[in-house]
Amino acid sequence: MTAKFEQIKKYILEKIESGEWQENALVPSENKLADDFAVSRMTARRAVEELSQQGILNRTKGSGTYVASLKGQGSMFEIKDIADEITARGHQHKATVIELETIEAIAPIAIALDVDVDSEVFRSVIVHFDNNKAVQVEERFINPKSAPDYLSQDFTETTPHEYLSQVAPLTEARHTIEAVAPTEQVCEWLQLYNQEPCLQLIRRTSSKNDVVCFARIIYPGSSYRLGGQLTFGKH
Amino acid sequence: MTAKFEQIKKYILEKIESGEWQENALVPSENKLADDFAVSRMTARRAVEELSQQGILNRTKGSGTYVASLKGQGSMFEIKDIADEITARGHQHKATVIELETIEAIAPIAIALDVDVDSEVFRSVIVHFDNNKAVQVEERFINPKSAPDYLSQDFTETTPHEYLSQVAPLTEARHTIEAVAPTEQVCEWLQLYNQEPCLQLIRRTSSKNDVVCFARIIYPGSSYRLGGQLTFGKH
DNA sequence: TAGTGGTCTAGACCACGAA
DNA sequence: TCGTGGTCTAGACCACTAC
Repeated sequence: MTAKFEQIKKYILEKIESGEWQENALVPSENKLADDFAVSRMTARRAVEELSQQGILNRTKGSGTYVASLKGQGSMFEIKDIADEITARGHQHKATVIELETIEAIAPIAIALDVDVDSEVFRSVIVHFDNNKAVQVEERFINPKSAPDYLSQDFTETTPHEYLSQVAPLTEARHTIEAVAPTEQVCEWLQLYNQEPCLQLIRRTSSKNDVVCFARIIYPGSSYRLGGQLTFGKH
Repeated sequence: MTAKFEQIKKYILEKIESGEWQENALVPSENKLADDFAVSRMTARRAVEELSQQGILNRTKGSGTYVASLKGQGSMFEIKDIADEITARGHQHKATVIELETIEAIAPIAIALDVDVDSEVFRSVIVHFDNNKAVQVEERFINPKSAPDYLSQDFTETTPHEYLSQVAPLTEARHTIEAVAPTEQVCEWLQLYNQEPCLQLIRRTSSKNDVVCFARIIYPGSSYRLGGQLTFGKH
């Protein structure tokens, strides 16, 4: 039994993903949604409000609620699934698996994953496409202890993020972001013909006390932005 | 007249900032807060819920609400002062003011600042040095309404961030991060001799309902990283 | 003026945690 | 068992927008 406001959120997201509600489309008012779903206005409101705070909808007092423009804006706070992000934009997602193997951890990988040097860890390299345009390459090193069946997954159907969320619910991540020049290999993976700058995101995720994954995620600078809304902490 | 739930949020944040409520401290229950502030439980709940979604509080059903660990509010969330960051590393900070002027807002600037096109806004360009190495150039466009005395500040002594925090306490920011190739002007400002990729951060900050500042902040990719710790949302 | 979102109330039932 | 957070209701008043 999912909550009613979750059902309404799902309904709205499906409309957006299917393309039925395009960018700037008018979303039904709170009262309309409350009627349609036979819930109180407060419940309908919660669904719309949460999507608004996630940046998926824009609301204007006195006017209405509209579908926000989602062009290439990845969320910085919530770790979203790349496939979800692309389909939420109404685009088609495709993934190709470049590597999926077992390797012996060299020192920096072993340290990052908190395992012994030369012990076996899993490695995957996957390229993600948005409407057949390469928008991300992710190289992951996986702690086998946390995800023993990693190698037998079909990552053209399920993203690593989705799979890992199931087997090892993620609780924490450390990130660094920097601008880098793409290596030759990255150019090949992302089908870059000019050496445009890329955004490199290093992510180390933990579940409880175990390090699950150490990932290097590269976006071509021209086609991708990370964005989000932050509120200020104290000082 | 600020909303009641905002007052409760402010109360809780002050308790945490002052150190009265440390990490893992138990926050009053929704019912207690509702009583204390003479509001309904739904209103008290909203305050606690929003802080929880910002990662400042953790909630456990049946148990209570607790102050989250503050380490997580890494530099990507909390907008830190560049001078503080550099001195915290034990290095010496220096700033040079390249531009400090009044300009007429062209359309994109006017829209970003929510002012009329061709109205006067302030502009500053400042380069920050870490031990005499240029590590950041920040170009800011300021809404004069929010910071009328901006032009008379000495930004070699005080950073714009520090000044703006005083005159217009920041409440919210929208960011995008992308990798870009530096323009010729940026190369000159940052003393870059090769065209290394740069991290460009676009930041739009608001105080209450006014847009205060629209900033473009550029870091040379080789010398700077943005980092932070994130916790995962649901999905 | 009619409709919208923003805020708020005073109740309610439930599942869960701790004692 | 009692208090907690999670969800939900059926109203209400206001400020704002669009017509």
